[in-house]
Amino acid sequence: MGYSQADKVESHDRIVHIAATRFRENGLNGIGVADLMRDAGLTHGGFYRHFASRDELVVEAVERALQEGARALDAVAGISKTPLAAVVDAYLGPAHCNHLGTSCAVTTLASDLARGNDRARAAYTRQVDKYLELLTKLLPGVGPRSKRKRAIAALSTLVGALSMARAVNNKKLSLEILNSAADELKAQFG
Amino acid sequence: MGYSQADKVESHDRIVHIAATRFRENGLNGIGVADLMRDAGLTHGGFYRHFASRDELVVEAVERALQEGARALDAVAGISKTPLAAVVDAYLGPAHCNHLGTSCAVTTLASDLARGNDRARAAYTRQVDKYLELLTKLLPGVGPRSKRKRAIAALSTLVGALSMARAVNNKKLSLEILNSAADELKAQFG
DNA sequence: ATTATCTATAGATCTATAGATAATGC
DNA sequence: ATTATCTATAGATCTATAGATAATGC
Repeated sequence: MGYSQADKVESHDRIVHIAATRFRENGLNGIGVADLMRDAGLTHGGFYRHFASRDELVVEAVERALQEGARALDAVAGISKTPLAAVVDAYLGPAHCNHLGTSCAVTTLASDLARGNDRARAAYTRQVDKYLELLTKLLPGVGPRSKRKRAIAALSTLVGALSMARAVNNKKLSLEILNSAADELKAQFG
Repeated sequence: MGYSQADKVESHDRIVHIAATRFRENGLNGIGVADLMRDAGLTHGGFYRHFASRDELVVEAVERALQEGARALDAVAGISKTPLAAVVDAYLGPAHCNHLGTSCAVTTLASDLARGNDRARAAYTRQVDKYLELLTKLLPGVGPRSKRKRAIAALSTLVGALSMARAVNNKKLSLEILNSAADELKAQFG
């Protein structure tokens, strides 16, 4: 175990990555500093040499979580000949529904951020804007304003369907929500 | 201050009502037993004569919160000649967006319940089913299966738009999300 | 000499319980 | 006598800090 400044950068990065995962799994208040540090292979006492406070980590981890989700979705859109359908199927697929830790934070952290600190919410806002730009490009429509409206409605449908599919206590209904929302979106815009 | 059994029923009810409000405002883990009891005008020591554990209160309060939201939405649909538009406008109106404490728990508590206990999730599931029945009645469509799919997509749009509008840190974007989603839904089904 | 990390702990907060108090209800 | 509520506190957990330890880097 080393103690160099290079190691510190790596440790910092590892803490943020773990936090980005665990915050999505357990919620922003669902895991403490000590458990996060243990997951990162460190002890909790070292935490405050990396972050001024727990809230500072929240900001960095939310930014990281949002970036990871965006990169995944860009990749899905990039490799497909029918990018809109690919995005819809990926977003509403059972893998994305069940793997909270790597999932899109626009859905997974929405209600935590509605009650969260301003800097984390600002990162969320930037990410929503990016998704709307991506969807506006992909969607058919008669003009830019109509396309933007459709992009907002489509993103809302994705986020809402995933939220409910996860909260519902009935696997059949959960799948029905995911599949019905996906079918409707693809029928509207396919 | 009385100590009768009638008072106990009233106290129990008041605790559940306060919890249903505060859980929506602060999240299921965002307020403790002592603060809830203080809000109900009691001291925290008496809590465990009403509930076996904090989780028991969570179950009752989630049920209450879901019921309150459903009753409000039924009322909105009942008094309007264009019930679908009325439901959409109420759900995506700024009042509903800003008043977390009295808002629809299908959106407000979704991510808490995805990580929550089974009984609370079962109550959530029943409420989603009720909303889908209501929307299926209100929506146009060629057959029952098509109507059900549209109902799921429409409810998803409502839930997702409200989630994002609350999490976003930009009032203008927040209103744009609410209004665009409402316009699209009404255009599709008006 | 500096510093990344660790050990230990202070202080706050949270759930839950024990025992006292002050009403109700037979 | 029973019980709804209150006072007080135990025990767990969480954020944050103080000081020690063991590396790096000039």
